[in-house]
Amino acid sequence: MTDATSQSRGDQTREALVHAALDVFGHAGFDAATTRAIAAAAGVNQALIGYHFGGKQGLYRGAIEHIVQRMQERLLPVAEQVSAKLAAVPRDAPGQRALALQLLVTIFDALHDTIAGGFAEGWVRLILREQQDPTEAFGLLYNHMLARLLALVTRLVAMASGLQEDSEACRIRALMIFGQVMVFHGARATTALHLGWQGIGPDQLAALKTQFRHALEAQFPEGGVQP
Amino acid sequence: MTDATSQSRGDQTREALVHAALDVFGHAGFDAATTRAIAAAAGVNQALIGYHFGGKQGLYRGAIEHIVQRMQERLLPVAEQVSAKLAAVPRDAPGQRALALQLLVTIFDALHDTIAGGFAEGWVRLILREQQDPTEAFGLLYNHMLARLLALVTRLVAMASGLQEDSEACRIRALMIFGQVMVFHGARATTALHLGWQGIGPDQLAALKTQFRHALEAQFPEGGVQP
DNA sequence: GTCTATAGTCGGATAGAC
DNA sequence: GTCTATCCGACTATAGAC
Repeated sequence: MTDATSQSRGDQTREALVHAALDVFGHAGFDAATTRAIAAAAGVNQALIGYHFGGKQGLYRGAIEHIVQRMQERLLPVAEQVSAKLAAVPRDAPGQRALALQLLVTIFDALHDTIAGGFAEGWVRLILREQQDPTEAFGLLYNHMLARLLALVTRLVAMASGLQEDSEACRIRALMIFGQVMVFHGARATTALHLGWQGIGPDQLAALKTQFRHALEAQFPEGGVQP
Repeated sequence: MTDATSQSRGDQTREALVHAALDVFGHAGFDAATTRAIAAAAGVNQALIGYHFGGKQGLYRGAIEHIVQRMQERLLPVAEQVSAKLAAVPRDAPGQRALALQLLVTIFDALHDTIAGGFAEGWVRLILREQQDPTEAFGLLYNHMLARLLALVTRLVAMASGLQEDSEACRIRALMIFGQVMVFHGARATTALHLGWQGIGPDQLAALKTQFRHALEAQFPEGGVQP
């Protein structure tokens, strides 16, 4: 009963609440979500939110922390693997551009999989909401995930394009690449209607990855880009 | 008092409510927004929302209709101008690709200006929310604005890339281009932090347009793209 | 058309028994 | 740790005077 895999009753309650919270907060937003609905979805008593998380706000923070943890588990290993390959290649070596493009594809394929891969789609909704009106929880998201990914992508864009890594142009191009991936999750309804998709399953994901790779490779031609 | 430019007291009230609603709904979302806050922002009595719009839901619909109207005023003339130029050029004429790229830049510059140009930024927030959880108001938005723009952009992408206009690949590429523009407005907080911007003013807009043009031109190389 | 006042509802938090 | 019961505040909608 006290080994690492088993959970006390309280742990089970906390976990059920966090999962339900991701779903309900993601669909309804912070204010529209009700603690009653979350408790019902989790199958626990409403008063337990106060006991375990201090209140609605605390539960929200718990949900964001859960997202950050799960994203880190999936994306940080990829990011570190990419960083390692980068470190192994000397500056100005031939084939820099091809390597950078390949590593960018690696990162964004992982991002695609993380977002679309079977997890509560509430994640994307929550993150999008934080983008519009950041709460204190956004700091967690940005510092632990987004800033790291963006720094890595910006560095790869610099390698692929010949732009200065710390230039505004290079940073803008890095964000544009994120936009090419995230648009399908952020503009969910428009994507569904324009492509006639019901959702993003394995086939759809494969099509997005293919087109992304083509667009990416074309975007940074051999000779470097204009500043 | 009854000529076209002057407004009755009731018209003034409706207009003030719609403007305030765009702001408040955009910032807080439908549920979190309160009719009290909207009425206060509009400087009118809360009970007048019921009188003029039937209730909170009716006011929301009025706000969406206002967005559609204003976007149409700004974007439809550009879209028609682009369509006219397209109609004037014979199929398979030389220089198709260059023309398509130029027209794409025209459209997206107009989109950038419309979004960033001095209007209530509540627009983008409202549209993003509708993307995640479409209400009946999304039909208005999609049919009157998004579908038209997407159809035009998809056609131009086909011209620039050599892809079949009705192919899935072509439609995906069209959405990706939207993503390259919209990411700066949708991922507002991340944009601000990664670029060190406080907001998107004229200088920032110019930088975005420049980088977008470069990325767009590179994305569709002379020889056509892979399917 | 506009106002005040309020009815009716619902949500977050919490006290207190178990 | 969990449950029931409840308090209190805030919200939308509306009745009715002007």
